[in-house]
Amino acid sequence: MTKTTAPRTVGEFSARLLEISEGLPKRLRQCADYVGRNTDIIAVSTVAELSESAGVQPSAFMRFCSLMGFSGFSEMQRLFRDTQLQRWPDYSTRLENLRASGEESPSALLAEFVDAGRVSLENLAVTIDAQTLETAVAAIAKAPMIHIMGLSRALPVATYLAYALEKMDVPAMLHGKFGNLNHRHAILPDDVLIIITFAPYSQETLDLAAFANVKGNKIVAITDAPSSQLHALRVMMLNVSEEDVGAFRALAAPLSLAITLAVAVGARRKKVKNRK
Amino acid sequence: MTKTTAPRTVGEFSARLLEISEGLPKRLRQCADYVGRNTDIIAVSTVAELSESAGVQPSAFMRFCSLMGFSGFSEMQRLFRDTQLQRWPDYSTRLENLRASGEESPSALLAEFVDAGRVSLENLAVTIDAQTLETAVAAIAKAPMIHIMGLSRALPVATYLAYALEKMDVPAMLHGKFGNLNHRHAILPDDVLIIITFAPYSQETLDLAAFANVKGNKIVAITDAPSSQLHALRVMMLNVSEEDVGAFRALAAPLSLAITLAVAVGARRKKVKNRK
DNA sequence: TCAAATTTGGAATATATATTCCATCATCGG
DNA sequence: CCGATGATGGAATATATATTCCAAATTTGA
Repeated sequence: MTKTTAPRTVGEFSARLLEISEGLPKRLRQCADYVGRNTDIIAVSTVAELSESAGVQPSAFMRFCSLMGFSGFSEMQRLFRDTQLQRWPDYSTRLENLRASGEESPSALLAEFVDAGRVSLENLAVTIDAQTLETAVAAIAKAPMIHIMGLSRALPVATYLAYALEKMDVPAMLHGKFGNLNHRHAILPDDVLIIITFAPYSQETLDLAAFANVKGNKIVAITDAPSSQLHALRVMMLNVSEEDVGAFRALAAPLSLAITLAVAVGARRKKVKNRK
Repeated sequence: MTKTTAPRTVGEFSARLLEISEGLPKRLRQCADYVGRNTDIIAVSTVAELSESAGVQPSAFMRFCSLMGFSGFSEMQRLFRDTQLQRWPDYSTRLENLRASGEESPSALLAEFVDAGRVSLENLAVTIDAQTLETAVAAIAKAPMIHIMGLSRALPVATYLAYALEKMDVPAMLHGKFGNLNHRHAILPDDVLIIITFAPYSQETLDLAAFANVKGNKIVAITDAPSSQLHALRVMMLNVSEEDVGAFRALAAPLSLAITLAVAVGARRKKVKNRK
């Protein structure tokens, strides 16, 4: 019945799913769609549960499993169970141990930050809008010069952005408030400004954004919440919600977003340059 | 048979596990130990598998489930399956979608960085040595002044460390190479130096470490690999391996370690101060 | 529109898995 | 050392779950 060999990894699974997705009858397509969108729950669900969620009969779901190349649902489920076992060899265990080593110990703290960081990254992946990201990258890639500003908690993000862009030969300038100097007039007509600011927003950063806004420059903002002050300006907002541990945050999410921005811009510039 | 009500959350589960762990007979204790160390695999395993891994008979495992307050294994498993379903609403799914949107798209890149960050954090939790961390925190907490240095890719970590310590009223000084000035002579006898450096190591940072080493100051290093140059000095090494995406890294792990260090030091100082 | 082919639903069946039970073994107090 | 109490192993049983099958419904092609 099954000519093709069963997928051995989650990657192969996705590939095969895509491969058979063309021209599937109604119920089978429902299965494919649902499974494609919920690969992670297969490991812990029964045929009855999955088929109900997908809106089909158990038998239809079984047919889908065969189509995917498996001998049945159990074989398919085993794939996901096994990968889950491998993926989590003893991480959460270890985390528990770190946590258990006393409320006040550095290890327990580290466990909290690691966990908060992981949750933040997951949230980032789920909440980011691909379209906005694409628009921001396109705008930044076209700019002759990129201006960056971020203070206090946002400073690490700003410096990393500046560093990464520099590494990729993209003209970038980090603004700060060193010695009460400011370089706002270095912002020329087609330049783009990237601001990074988290609540409580630093006035200097907002001021620079307002200035650039008046001059007509495009602005990209990496923030933790839709701020009313920024909404007034025409900024492209990239939102990142970072989990906190007490009053502190580990910046994993905003930094990942920043490096993504930098690398995407760098890659796009290189491509344009090569074409000329 | 079961007097106590069954745990409704993983937290309650751990609590109850701890509660009954006292004075358990051999096989039951094996179950408790194994389950405590491997909570994550319960959701995707069978009684037979678990009992074999724990080195007991299935029936013994069933008795353990009753002891925990459940009607049986199935009820216990349901707890873990359900929490897994909640925890992963559609994160990995979403990640797949981001990835699928074209190899070169910013979304795909973001997915890579998010994933790399998550793996890095997990590695950090697994590899960090609690003892070394504790020693480092203790040393730093005692210092009258904390000196920090990290350049290029490590700069964001250094700035965040400086920011966090400042926020907690801990005296800290960020060293750099601005205007060819250096403040190495600001390092007084009992001060501690924290250096952050990743391969390829920046000479300036290593130089400062060597200088402090000669003067007899304690040194804590956050690095990505045991460097031979640092080993020559008497430094407390905190190792973080960061996954890379192409040539870039997202810094999630080193930043988490840094903020942990800062908060732990801050908390300890406050406690000492209050005691006086 | 009609017949052939395909898809679908639901019940019947097979299989895997959890759960119970009891005879045997170990431990503890006298 | 012996009896009583509790723990253990393994087989027997119950239950949940996967899987198959076929009649009914739907779609397809002429």
